Amino acid sequence: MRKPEVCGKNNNKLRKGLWSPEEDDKLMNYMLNNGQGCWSDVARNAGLQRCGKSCRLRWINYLRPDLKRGAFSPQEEELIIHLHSLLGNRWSQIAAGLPGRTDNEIKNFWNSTIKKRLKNLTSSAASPNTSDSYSEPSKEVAAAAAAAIVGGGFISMQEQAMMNPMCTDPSLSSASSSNTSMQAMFLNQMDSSPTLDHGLSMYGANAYFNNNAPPCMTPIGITSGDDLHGNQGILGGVNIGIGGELHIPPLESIIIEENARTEDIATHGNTTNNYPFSNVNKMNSNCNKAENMAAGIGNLWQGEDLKVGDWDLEELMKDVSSFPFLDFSN
DNA sequence: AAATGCCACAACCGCCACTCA
DNA sequence: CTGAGTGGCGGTTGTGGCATT
Repeated sequence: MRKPEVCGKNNNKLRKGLWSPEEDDKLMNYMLNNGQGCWSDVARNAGLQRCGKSCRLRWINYLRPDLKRGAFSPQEEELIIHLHSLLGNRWSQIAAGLPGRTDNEIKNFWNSTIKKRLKNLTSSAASPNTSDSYSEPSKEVAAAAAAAIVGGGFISMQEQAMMNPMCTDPSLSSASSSNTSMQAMFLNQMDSSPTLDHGLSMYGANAYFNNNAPPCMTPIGITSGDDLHGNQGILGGVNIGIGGELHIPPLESIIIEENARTEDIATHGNTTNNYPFSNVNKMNSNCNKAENMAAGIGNLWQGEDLKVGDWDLEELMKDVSSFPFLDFSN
C-alpha cells in the first residue's frame, strides 16, 4: 500500500507558502534529472519539505522550462476570450490552446483583467431605460459588450436558450452553464434560421458582430487578408464538424454566462465540472501541446444519459491555429 | 513620508476521477 | 469489487508591490 500523503492537514512537517529559491533549485534539478514520477516521491527524493501537490503546482505553474512568461498579448487575450466562450471555466483546456501558458495564469488573468473589462463594458453600454424586468444586463448590451471585446462571433446564452428551450430546462441541464451550451450544441439540431425573441434571426444576430456571413457558419479565416478586428472577424465562428456536417457551437456570451452560471449554481447546486479532456498532459517534456491535445480527444458523445462529452478541441484549435498572429513555436 | 486601497500573481483547498493493490 | 492513494482541476485566499491619498 502506498504511503498516504496528507497535504496541508495534520502534517506540520510540510512547508507551506511561498517557495524559496533553494526549494525551486531543488525541484528544478530533480525534475530535469529524473523527470516526473509520482509527485510525492518527487517531493521526498528532491529533499523538499513540501507535499507532492505543492511540488506539482510549483513545477507546472512556475518552473517548467517551456513556460512563456510576461504579459498576455492581445492575440492571446482574444484567444482566451474565444475559448472561454466555448469552454467556460475549463481553464486547463483553455491553457491547452495556449502553449506556454498555465491554467492558473489564464484563470488569474481572466478573473483580474478580462472579467473586469467585460463588467465595465457592460455597465457603460447599459441603457438606463431598459424595460426588462430582470436585473441582468439586456441581451443586446451583453452581446454588444462581448462583440466589442472580441470583434464578433458570439451568441449569447440566452439567445441559445431561446433557440432551444430544452437548454434551459433545469431537468435537462443539471450540469453547468457550459454544459448547457454544449447540450445546446449537440441537442439542438437547429432549424435553418432560428428566430430570436427580439425578432432577429440567429443569422441576423450578425448585426451585433459586424460580420457579413452567418456568424456560426463562418470559418475563422484571416487568410483572406482581413484585419484582426475587422469585417471578417477572426473569431467569427468555429467549424466543428460532426459527421461531416457543420454544426455550430452556440457560443456563450461572456457576460450572460457569468450571470447564468451563478444562477445555475444557485438553482442546481452544481458547478461547471464535466471536463472533457482529462488526458492533456502538461508535463510533456517536449511541450508538444498539439499532440497532447490530440491524445485527449474523443468521446464526443458519452452515451444515452445525454452526458455531453468532449469538445473536439483539436478541431477547435485547427481553426485557431490558423491565426497567423499566434506563434506557438516557442 | 506614512497610510490605505487596489491589483496581479502565487499558492492553497477541496473535490472528483482514475489507478492500483 | 473495494477502498486507499494520487493526480488534476477549478475556486478561493493570501501576499507583495504599486498607486493613490
